[in-house]
Amino acid sequence: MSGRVPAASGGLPDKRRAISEAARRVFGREGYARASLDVIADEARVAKRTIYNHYTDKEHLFLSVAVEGADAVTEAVRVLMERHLRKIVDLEEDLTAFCLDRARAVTEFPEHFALVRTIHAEVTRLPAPVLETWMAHGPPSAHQRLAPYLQKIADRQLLRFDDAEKAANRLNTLTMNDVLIRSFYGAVPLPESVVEEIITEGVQAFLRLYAPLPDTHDEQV
Amino acid sequence: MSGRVPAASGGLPDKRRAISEAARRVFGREGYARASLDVIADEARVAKRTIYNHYTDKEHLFLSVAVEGADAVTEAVRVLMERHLRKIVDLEEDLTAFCLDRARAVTEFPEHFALVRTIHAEVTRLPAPVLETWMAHGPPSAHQRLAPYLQKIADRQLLRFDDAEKAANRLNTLTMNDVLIRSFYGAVPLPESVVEEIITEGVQAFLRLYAPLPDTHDEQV
DNA sequence: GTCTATACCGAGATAGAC
DNA sequence: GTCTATCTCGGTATAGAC
Repeated sequence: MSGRVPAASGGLPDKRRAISEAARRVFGREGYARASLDVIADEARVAKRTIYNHYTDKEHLFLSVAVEGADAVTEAVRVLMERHLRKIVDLEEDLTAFCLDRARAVTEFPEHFALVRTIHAEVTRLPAPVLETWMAHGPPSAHQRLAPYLQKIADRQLLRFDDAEKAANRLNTLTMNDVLIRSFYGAVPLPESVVEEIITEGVQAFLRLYAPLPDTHDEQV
Repeated sequence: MSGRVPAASGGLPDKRRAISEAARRVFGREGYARASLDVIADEARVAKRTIYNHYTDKEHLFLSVAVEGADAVTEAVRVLMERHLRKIVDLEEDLTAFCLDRARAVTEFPEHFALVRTIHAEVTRLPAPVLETWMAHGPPSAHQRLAPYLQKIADRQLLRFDDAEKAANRLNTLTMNDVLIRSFYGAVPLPESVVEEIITEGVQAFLRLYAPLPDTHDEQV
């Protein structure tokens, strides 16, 4: 049983949000085992009792925060895809801008990626359904959502591939994943210039692999 | 300071090894904060006091085990590189075999990668010099050591690139890193068939990017 | 002198009672 | 919101045994 919302009438969801945000910060900063509910209550400016009022125990609190975080990042990525990949004017430029924004999130939202690292650390101890939920809501699903955009681009002959999902995974691999691994998922932030280099060169490699005309002027469409 | 070897008399420090191995298992299984010295002592079949005889405290024990593990994996990778990349007979075959062996290590040495995940979880809390030590001894250094092999292959006109280190990173990105990320660093092992698919296709992509003559009449920039 | 075994201390944690 | 019961952990101390 998950945390219950206190009351539909006058119950303030403010407290719940405060707890959720504080929990995300503390879990990300300290890791699961080290994080104490006292500190979370303190940072949320809430009595510890109130936490137990909304979440049954520490584990439920963590899992709830984890799924919320996954949803948030998935939504953020969706917005980025809409902004950069819906209308393509210059494929290389648009892909680069998209991947760059996506990669910059690693350094711009350190508390979120700290939570992601904490989740990774707990993956083997997570209940199976929760893990599946996280994988369905989190980064892996964000990866999948890229495929339709690439497919549309391919429909306009700007890219060529057999399998849109594999192409999407390739793009992620060549850009985002490289940033993630080299920065230890944001734990050791990379200089902006390095991120730019990784992304631009990654996109170039992606286009060499998947652009219909590898080299010269792309005058089609 | 670090743990000291008990006696120089020549007797094998079996106790120390037992502690080290048990610590690696427990730290990998439980994470740093959850791992208790009582359990480590128990699994090592050693009195808890003996641990403090070899290592000053929990933190030193963890760091020592981490560096040992990093060295072990670096050495294992070095052996793989010597086996597969010293003499090239068929570039695609040899690269594929190398990357496959490398990737299989993820599923074949689960306890080691569990420790790697624990290290990742602690990265932000690690003292800077220790982090640098781990990066110098661990996977990042293994990546770097790939570059000279690729350079030799390029010297024989089997590959073409400007920067051997970047090419090495590309190969890692297209193969190993993909496996690592999708398996959560081994926490959720991938089926062997999936690993094979990732590796073979990754190597193919690498060769499309860096082989002087792809397969057909194609001229590169 | 090292290892074993056990008991012990203080700090800090969860969870719940008041 | 405070207060407390109970637990676990890191680390130490104190025994004796090889």
